[in-house]
Amino acid sequence: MNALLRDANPPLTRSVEDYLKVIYHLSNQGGFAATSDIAAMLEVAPPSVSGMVKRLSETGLIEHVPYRGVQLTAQGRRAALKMIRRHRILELYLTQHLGYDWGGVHAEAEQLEHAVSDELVERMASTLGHPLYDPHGDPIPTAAGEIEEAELVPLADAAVGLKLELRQVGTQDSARLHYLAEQGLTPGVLLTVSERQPFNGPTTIALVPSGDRRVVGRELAQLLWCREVPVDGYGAAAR
Amino acid sequence: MNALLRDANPPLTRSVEDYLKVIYHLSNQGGFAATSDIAAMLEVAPPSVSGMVKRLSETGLIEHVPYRGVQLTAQGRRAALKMIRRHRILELYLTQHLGYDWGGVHAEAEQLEHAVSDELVERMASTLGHPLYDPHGDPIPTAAGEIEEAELVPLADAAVGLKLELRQVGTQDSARLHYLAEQGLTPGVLLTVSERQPFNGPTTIALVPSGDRRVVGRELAQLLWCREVPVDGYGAAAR
DNA sequence: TAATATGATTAGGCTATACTAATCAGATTA
DNA sequence: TAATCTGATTAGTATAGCCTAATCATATTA
Repeated sequence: MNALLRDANPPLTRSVEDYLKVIYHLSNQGGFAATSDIAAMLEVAPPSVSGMVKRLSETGLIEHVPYRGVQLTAQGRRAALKMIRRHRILELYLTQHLGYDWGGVHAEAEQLEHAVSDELVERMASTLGHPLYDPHGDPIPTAAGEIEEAELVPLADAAVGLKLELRQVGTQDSARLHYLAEQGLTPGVLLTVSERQPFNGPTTIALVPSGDRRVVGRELAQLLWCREVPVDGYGAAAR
Repeated sequence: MNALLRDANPPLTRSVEDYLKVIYHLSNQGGFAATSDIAAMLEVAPPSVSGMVKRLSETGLIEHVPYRGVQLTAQGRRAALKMIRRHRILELYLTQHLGYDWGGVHAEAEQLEHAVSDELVERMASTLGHPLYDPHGDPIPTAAGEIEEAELVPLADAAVGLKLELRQVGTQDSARLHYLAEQGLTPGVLLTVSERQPFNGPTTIALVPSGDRRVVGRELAQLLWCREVPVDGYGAAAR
């Protein structure tokens, strides 16, 4: 097979796609992703990252400042968001149509996202009614590569008395996810912070509208990302 | 990562799985699969096959007789049938639940079969009601690795007057599959051969029970594998 | 400012998969 | 039987990942 006859813009490999995704997550607020953090997230040795970083910057997917870290280029960001879209649509499809649960779906989607075609992703999206959020409440990027940038606070930092909507759960850990689901703490739930203990102590919340109480330790409270809900909206009577 | 801590029975790579599948298909009747045929099916150069053959026989998945060809061992056959099961369940799921058509589904399944977990395959199988045949009429191996060995004849060789059920269509070519679907020639259809021209000429068939005629050229007639249907069964009145 | 600690990179290898060019074995034909 | 043809194998390379050990750059601390 003549190299000149092959695709001029070859598909990214599995591994490249994984690197781009973690760089996206690590450099989210316009910062740099550090080599060692990338290595830790992917569970590879730091020199493997240096090697891949060289390849990725040669192909224009990332910008590398030695000893500083890396950032995605526009092209790299597009590729990363494409994978994130695939991942989140897969998670939702598997939970809604194939009986997967909240906790178990991540690993399966992680494998599949590298194998599904664009056509299949869009068929799943349309079967799902073009959803905006995945089962963890994370926003699903559009096919064009846009993503909702929500203003969220961790429950651990939210002011007492505010009406909040739980929007995202910042972990893929199956045990934590199961526990949260048992407690009724899933994306979409409305709540208020009724009390917080000092010295990084637990947060006590009241679910809305039921008024049920939950006490959430510091660690979990930092994983629960919430959006402030305007008070004159729904549910004001229930307080 | 210490090599001793890794999985003692690592998953087969994509490529190994593909080799096993084509060896299965090429050596179907207990024969040997030739190096050059494997190379042609996988679109790789013959030396690549020689190299892979060495690795596969070292790991006990195939038996190699130099300058003769290769055969699967029991272990290799199990691995091949596992991939075939995945492929066929995927094809059926994609056609029945995601709107894929007969012709377009093969390539997608080919990619996915390497990424899906056993759990996902079994969830799809159970959503489908544990089907026995894929959309082309090919039998789906069981999870335990058994496969129906049907006694089929190509339409091109079937005797005139016999009542037949079209069971399998021996191609993945999208144009041919679409044409056959238009002609109503899909697995499950009942028919009889009403006439055959000599010198490798076309076969004329009558569909049962409608009686509609179709004229099928030699090439297609060799792809249409049929099962003889006992005459005193269903549909006898319709003749 | 000098010494040290931390984190990043280079050097040098390993494996799986592919390739081309060269050689070898077996089958066919003269 | 000898010559030839076909198809299979070996030899030698390439690439994309990964690794460990050694070195280098930056930041921190004395």
